[in-house]
Amino acid sequence: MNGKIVCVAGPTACGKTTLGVLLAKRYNGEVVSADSMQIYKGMTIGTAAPTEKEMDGIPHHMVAVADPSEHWSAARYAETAVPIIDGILQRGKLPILVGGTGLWMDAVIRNHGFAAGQAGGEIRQKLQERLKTEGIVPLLEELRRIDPAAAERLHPADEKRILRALEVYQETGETITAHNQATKNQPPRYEAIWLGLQFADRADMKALIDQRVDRMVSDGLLTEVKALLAQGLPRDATALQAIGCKEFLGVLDGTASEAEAIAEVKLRSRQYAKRQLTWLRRNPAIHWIFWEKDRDFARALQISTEILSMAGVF
RNA sequence: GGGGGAAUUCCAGAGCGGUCAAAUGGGGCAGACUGUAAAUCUGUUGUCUUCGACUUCGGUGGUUCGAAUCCACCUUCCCCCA
Repeated sequence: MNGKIVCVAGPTACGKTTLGVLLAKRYNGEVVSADSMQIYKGMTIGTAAPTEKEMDGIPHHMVAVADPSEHWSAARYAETAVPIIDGILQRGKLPILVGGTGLWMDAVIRNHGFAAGQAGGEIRQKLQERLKTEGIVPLLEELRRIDPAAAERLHPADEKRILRALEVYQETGETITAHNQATKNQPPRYEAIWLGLQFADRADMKALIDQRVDRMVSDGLLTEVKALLAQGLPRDATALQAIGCKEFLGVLDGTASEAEAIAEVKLRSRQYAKRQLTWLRRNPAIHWIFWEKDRDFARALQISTEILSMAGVF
């Protein structure tokens, strides 16, 4: 535990970016983004990444720093973000971790650490091959032999995690259950003060998401997606999985109309927001700030200030 | 004006006399989540306090031991011929 850090969490379109900047100004801070898609370059519109204007002079890290052809995992993110956060602390400033990707935030704060092995790795590819030819059953049986606890815990349909569990064992000789156990009680890396933004009424969140998607489109989402493709990105690039991107790919292919794509983006965004909420809700450390009809940032800043001063941040 | 078809639980859409509160998909809601996490996976979804009970399949009335399923009429929608 080597320093205080403020975390601003919440579902998409709830105003994390704005509050993050307000806090940074108020507390002499710098923003570190924890967003699995805003990290890529050339996706400003589709990911609603902070613009130059929105940043308002506040340094932002980990936004638009990666080439869209790269693949960034939670582990890689943490490896990169931690030194940056430490640097901010060393300069005597307040790091403000702002992001929509809960796992990435936790990876930084909780210091869990990930076991070796990764998507695209040799072992993983072999396992993927086996899944294709043998099906999941023998793989699950194999896992049951080496790590019965994991086999029990994982749903048979959860192929991704079954493969990963096998991978961790083959890669490290240690079961993923043992690894998780060992990392679970590790002390957190920072003393985090968690702020969560959320709408009191889901309907208001939906309305704002819809509005934001419409704005993305009028701001040129289609052009942005075209530009990404023009770079010769592989169709399975992680960056292209971004909501907004993948639906508009269909428009370019001619398999969907623009109206259909827009409706789809709105729907997927809404569902995404719900998953974010599910992830966040189990974090008891979060101080939730609820929006009524409109987002009242003056009030949110006021509440945040009270929470932070109680936590010893001045 | 004539002929034909359809109306099913939030939506789409199966069901075509009992095993139907009604397949399946979507959506909603809830959950999981330790190197793809804007990803992936799971549960649940008529009402009631459970076994169970009760009200549902456009409306009304019939046939039948028994109907979402058969009949009659009505209403609405769609298609074809005028």
